[in-house]
Amino acid sequence: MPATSDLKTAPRFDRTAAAILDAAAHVFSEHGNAANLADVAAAAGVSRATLYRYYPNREALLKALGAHALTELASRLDDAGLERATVEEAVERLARAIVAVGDRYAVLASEQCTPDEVEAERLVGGPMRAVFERGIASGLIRQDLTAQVLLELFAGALMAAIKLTQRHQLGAEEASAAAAAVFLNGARPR
Amino acid sequence: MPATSDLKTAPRFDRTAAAILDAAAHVFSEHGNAANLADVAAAAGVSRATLYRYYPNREALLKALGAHALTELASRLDDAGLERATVEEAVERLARAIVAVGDRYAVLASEQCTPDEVEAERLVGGPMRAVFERGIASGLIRQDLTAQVLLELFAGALMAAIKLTQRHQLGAEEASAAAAAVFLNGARPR
DNA sequence: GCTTACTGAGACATACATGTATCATGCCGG
DNA sequence: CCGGCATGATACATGTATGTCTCAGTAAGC
Repeated sequence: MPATSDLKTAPRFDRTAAAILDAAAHVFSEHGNAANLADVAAAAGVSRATLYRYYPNREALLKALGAHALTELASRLDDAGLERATVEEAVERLARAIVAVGDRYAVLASEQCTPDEVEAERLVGGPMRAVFERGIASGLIRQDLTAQVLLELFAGALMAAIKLTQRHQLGAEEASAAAAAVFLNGARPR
Repeated sequence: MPATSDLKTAPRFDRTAAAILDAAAHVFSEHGNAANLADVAAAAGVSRATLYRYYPNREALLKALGAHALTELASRLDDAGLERATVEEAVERLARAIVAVGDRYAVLASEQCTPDEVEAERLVGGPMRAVFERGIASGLIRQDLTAQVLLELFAGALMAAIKLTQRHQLGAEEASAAAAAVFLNGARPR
């Protein structure tokens, strides 16, 4: 078996697989989970048959998409150095990272098609919760609400920010800044 | 044609129609837009054929559901007397009303199946925007963000609050209070 | 009791997305 | 230049949801 037949390591494989994933992110974020794979294949510029050669079924595609999004988000969060920043700064970095990624992968959040619940919790939920818990412990964040509830409300604001960027009503930078600012300080003037 | 044949005004019609709408709200909020009408019919305690007699197709059912939700929400907002309350109080009443209704009709918000975009804007968007604009004009709400952006962020927090109630992690009252409190004052302690 | 009309059960046609299989084509490396 | 291999086009089988239709049962009203 020559090396060129090793599809999964050939550079062309990566290119096509990435194109399909990219198209999937685009199409799914537009039509939601109701999008059909024919549209994804068309958007990727490949035939439907080829799509199935790379991802044997819908679930595999969604899983790969989720894994890709999770990897990218985890990488950004890792780079963000959350634990070395102040809580305020960490919240702003969280907002930037999540809006930047979510802009393309919003489907995964709105649906419950998390690739790996445990992995997502470890890579994303953990660091986020850590920031909130640090803020609560230091008295910088209100103590009348649990970290979990605060996290959910923050996530909701971030989802709204992502929607604003998808509708081109705000840039990613402005949207994430707005969400972080309102979440931290509220709607009242400082 | 005797009066009893006038299906659309018979009391039984209303009862069955309401039961179907109620079941639809329940099933759709659980399975999202992917729910099938057979499940809705079963949940309503009627046969699939009967469901189609009342709502000739899926779109009609969704439209009726949206209209019902919109009517209920508009009624609550009307009762809330938003324009006579302070901005803070108005925001809290908005949160209560929307969480109470959205608890059952969250599908409509997450999907884009608004029954009548214009009507929804007039009955809900208008009053909400009015509250934010009043707050901005009176200096009670920050001026660095437009009323539209604030509205979206608030809506995002409310969606998160609705999810919390649906997962029974918080009661409707607590969830709406939390969303309103964080939105008004932010995550920092007062 | 009888008529009327609503209902449930089920068959049925249809549309569509999914997933599989086949075959000819065309490109790329050797 | 040639052989292999990925691709595209296409047909196919399948499952599922939608919407329609018919018919018998049944409950309510006269």
